[in-house]
Parts: sequence; C-alpha cells; structure tokens
Amino acid sequence: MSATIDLGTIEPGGERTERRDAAANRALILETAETLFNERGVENVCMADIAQAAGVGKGTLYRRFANKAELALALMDTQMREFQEAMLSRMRQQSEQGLSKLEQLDQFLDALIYFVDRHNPLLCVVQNEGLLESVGEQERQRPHFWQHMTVSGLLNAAIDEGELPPDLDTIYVADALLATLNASLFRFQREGRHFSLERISAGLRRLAAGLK
Amino acid sequence: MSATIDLGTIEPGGERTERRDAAANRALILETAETLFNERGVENVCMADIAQAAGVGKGTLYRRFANKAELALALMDTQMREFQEAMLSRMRQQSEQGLSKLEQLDQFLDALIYFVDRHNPLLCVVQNEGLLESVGEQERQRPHFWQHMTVSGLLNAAIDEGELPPDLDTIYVADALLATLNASLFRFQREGRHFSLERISAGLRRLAAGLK
DNA sequence: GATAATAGCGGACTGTAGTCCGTTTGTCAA
DNA sequence: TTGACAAACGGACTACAGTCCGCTATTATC
Repeated sequence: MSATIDLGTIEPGGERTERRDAAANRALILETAETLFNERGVENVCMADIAQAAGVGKGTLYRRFANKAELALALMDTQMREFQEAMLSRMRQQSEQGLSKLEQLDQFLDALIYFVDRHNPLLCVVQNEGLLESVGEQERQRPHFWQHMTVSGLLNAAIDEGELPPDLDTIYVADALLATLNASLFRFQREGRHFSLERISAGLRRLAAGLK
Repeated sequence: MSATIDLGTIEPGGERTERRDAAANRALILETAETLFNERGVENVCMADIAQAAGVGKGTLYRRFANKAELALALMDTQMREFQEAMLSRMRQQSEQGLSKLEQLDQFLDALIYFVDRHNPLLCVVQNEGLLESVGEQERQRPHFWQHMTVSGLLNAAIDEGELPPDLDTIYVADALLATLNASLFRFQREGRHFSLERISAGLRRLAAGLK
C-alpha cells in the first residue's frame, strides 16, 4: 500500500522513486558533463558530446535533463543549496545579534555577487533558457525564485522594523535589484567593463541604500 | 576619384554603396519578415521560412542579416531612431525650460518603458543573441549602448547641477537601471506578475529617486 | 556595347537541439 | 522463479541555424 516515497533530488510530493539504472545514469551523466565542461568550457560542449562521452544514448540524456540549462542547474544544485542554507543560518544569527534588516540585505547581496561570479558560466547557460519560455515554467527559475523570496522577505521585514517606508513596492524592487545580477550583464560588466567585484557590490548596495 | 559614398542604413565611414539588386532584396526580406512575424509571431518564424517566403536563397538572407536578432533589430531600426531623436529633442527642450536633470531622467525612463513594452517580442529576440557573445561585438548592442549613453549622461549632468552626489558611480547605475528593462524580465513582469506599465514605471523611478 | 572585376545569389552541406518509438531491463506480485 | 508491465534505453529522425562555394548579375571602364 503505502509506497516508500523517495524524495530524490526534487521534493514536491508525488515523485516516484528512480530505478537503479536510471539513478546510476543520472550520476554518470552529471560526472561526465562536469568533466567535459571543465575541460572545454561550458559553451563548447554539446549535448551529443555528453551523451557519447557518458556512453549513453541521446534519448537517455534528454530523459534526465531536458536541455543544457537543466543539466547546468543540476550541476550547481548542491552548491546552491549550501549557499542558500548558509545564508539562511547567517541571517538568523544576524537577527539575533540585532543587525538591521537592511544591513542583512547588504550582506546578502554582497554574498550573492560572489556566488554569481563564481558560477557565471553555468548561470549564463541556465538563464539563456530561463524566464523566456512559457511563464508557468517554474523549475528552471528556482534560483531566481528563491533569491526573490529572500530579497523581498528582507525588504518586507525592513518595512516592519520601520527601516523602510511602508509603501515600497517590495516585489518590484526585489526584481530590480536581482536584475542587476543577470549572468550575461554581470559577465559583460566583469569582462567588458572590467568592473571589480567590489565596484559592483558597492554600486548595488548604494542602490539599495537609496530606498530608505 | 571621389566615389559617391552612400551612407545606407549604417553610417560608420568606409561603407561601399549597396548594389541595386542587393538593396531590393534587403527591402523584400524586411517586408516579408515583418509580415510573417505579424502573422505567426516572431518566435514561430525561422530563417528558412523567411528566405522561402521572400523567394530568395538562405545564403542571400544570411548575407544581409547574420541571424534573427540582426533582422529584428533592422525591423525596429526606424522606430528606434525616431524614438531616439524624439527623446533628444524633448530633453533639449526640457533643459531650456529649466527642468531638472533628474526629472528628465524620470521622463526618459518612463518613455523607455513604453517603448520596451511595445517592442517586447522583437527585443526578446535581439537580447537573446545580445551581450553574451564575444565582448567586442558592438553592433547588436547598439540599442543598449545608446540608452546607456543617455542615462549615464543625464546622471553626470545631474551631478554637475548638484542634484546628485559627485561620487556616484554613474556607469554602474546606468547599467543597473537599464538591467531592469531587460526584455525577458519585462515580459515576465508583465505576463507572469501582471504588473501594469504604471507600476513598473513608478518602481523604477522610485529606485532612481533614491540616488539623491 | 563589350569586357573584366566583383558583389551578390542559391541551395547543398554541416552541426546541434530535441523528439519518437521499437527494444531492453528492472521491479513487484504471485 | 517467473511473468507482466512500466520505466528506461538507444539511436534514427526531424527541424533549425549557419556556412560554403560554384554560378550569375551588376557596374565601372574602355
């Protein structure tokens, strides 16, 4: 009766447990992709290459990952969760220490900048496929979604604390602040404009500071 | 000796004048593309369709427009120039009337929002191909480039007028404000979040207002 | 007008994304 | 075990982007 529901990598209820060979292939594909990406750079590896290097058919590859963006997202998954949890625990701690919500926002944005920088190539791939598609598609937006929750949450909390005026459009502002960290723009700022991380961080925090 | 250099659609010096058949084809392709885009929607038309409908070979099509983004850009070209000139003349006029630089910035951003909304489908195509490529590629960035010039120019002018603090990183801020108008994000805000143009405009201007 | 030089043309060709479907394999119940 | 059945597999196939190159048309010159 009660099937042992294994949560796998995706938590929403109702997921069936993955067959053993499928799980093995998923791991194999991820390893292979990571290796190839490191060897040749993300943009110089195509899906067929990955399938061949992993010794599986293209059908198998696409059954697991609908495209390169999903694959890239899966590769970042662990580090994203770690980052996410680190931020949450840090913010909890900071709240206890009485740090203001706006200062917490500052630090969150700063940390996010370093994260975006480190993972820029993968993020470029992820975002290329991103928001564009049918609006309902939430899977690939997961990173943005979480980031948006965090930023708008901090903004709302700041309003509650009287640090920001209550009429602020926090949903919009969160969008705007995060738009700044779009991977392609970020790359252009880093490589084309030769901005340092410090400059980007200072600029963004300045923008946030203007809200009060 | 002195060849009559026809400026064509692109002005940088050293351009040869286009052969008559080539010019005819360019016009034919643009017309055809516009029709197809209107009939089926930009994203449901591929380059081969356009070539076929125009009755030219793919080679011919690609000789004129390296990809759909360039084609889309060319289709917006006229309206973009008009918008650009309208803005410039309006700003000149506003300066004479003593309107502050920050108010001019507000109005520019507001107008830009309506422009981005009207041309969203084409802009999505243009930006998809955009910034990503080799950083040097300036042709396709033309819209961004011009917008960035305008915004950072206004910010610098505002500093000169004492409306903004002189230590403001105007280059960065211009990037940040414009990042907000990224076509994909914009579309998401409009269709996914159901934001009105007024809401977006108010939010963005609020952000700009915080700079002082 | 004839001719040479060259820009322009067309469509076959290559490479990649992503789908489809007949075959194989793992899992669960008897 | 074994058999049934769903899940997973592989690779041929379709669709689209973009390139290449031999042929054609235009234009400048005489």
